[in-house]
Amino acid sequence: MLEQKKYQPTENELAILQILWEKEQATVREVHEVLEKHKDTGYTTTLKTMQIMAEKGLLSRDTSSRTHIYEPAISREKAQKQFLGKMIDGLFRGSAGRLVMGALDHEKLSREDIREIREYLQQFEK
Amino acid sequence: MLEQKKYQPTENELAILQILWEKEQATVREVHEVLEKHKDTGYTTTLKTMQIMAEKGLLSRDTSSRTHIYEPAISREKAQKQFLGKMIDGLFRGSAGRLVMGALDHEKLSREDIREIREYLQQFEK
DNA sequence: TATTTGCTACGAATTCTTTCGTACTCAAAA
DNA sequence: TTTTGAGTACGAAAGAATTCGTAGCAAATA
Repeated sequence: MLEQKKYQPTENELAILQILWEKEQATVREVHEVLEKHKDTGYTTTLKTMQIMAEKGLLSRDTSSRTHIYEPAISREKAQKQFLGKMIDGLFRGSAGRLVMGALDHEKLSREDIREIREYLQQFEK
Repeated sequence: MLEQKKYQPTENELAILQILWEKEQATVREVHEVLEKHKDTGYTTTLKTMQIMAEKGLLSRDTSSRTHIYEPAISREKAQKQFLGKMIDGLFRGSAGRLVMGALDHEKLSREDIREIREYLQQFEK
């Protein structure tokens, strides 16, 4: 079973993955159009980045037609898990609980979130 | 009020901050000794990295004696907050709740953690 | 005093990411 | 058929992070 080198997406790459997770699949042009709303960057920059991401195995692409179609090669869930693991190890001294509580304190947590979380916690009740 | 350029610590820098948060303060030698247990790296590499971190404002140092003493210039809490914010924006589509639930699913979450979290949640009860 | 030891400083090489100019190709429009 | 438009490929430059060799300095030791 071929184990492939694990590449952590960089900040920029994450932004691109973001868009592709949303759209499921897209052309460079489509990705770029979303991207440039927030960031002043050239088309070929986006293109090159996506090509490199494909090399790294972060994206896969269909090159059968002239306009290549890209899609994410790693799931959002997997990326989330990687980042969570890294944060837990690195920043929260190995305690996922501390991370959760840190997140609970986070300003961006709404009342609605809290309700959902409490509900979600039910499933861990013995 | 002087606002200072915000530097996100890199992976390596985080490892060093890690050690300094733990020890409160330390010399390069001390940091390096911890570091090299997990990573094969030279002393001057650690030194240089810490010097650069001091330039960036991630560490502060006392150079009054021959052996410089370093300490973190940003709190663990602040670093945590930055990373959480970034993850929430970037990976969890703006929902802190989703992050929490992602973390709840995380393998590294113990039964003990769950209990603590539930307790912690109390404080958000209306 | 002379030597060794343990620091810091500095510069250069390397690697990774990001950026973009330019060339090339194909297909549709003129 | 010729031109133009929309793609991809590629190479190179610029930046940032990482690494380490070497020099220089001061203090402890022989």
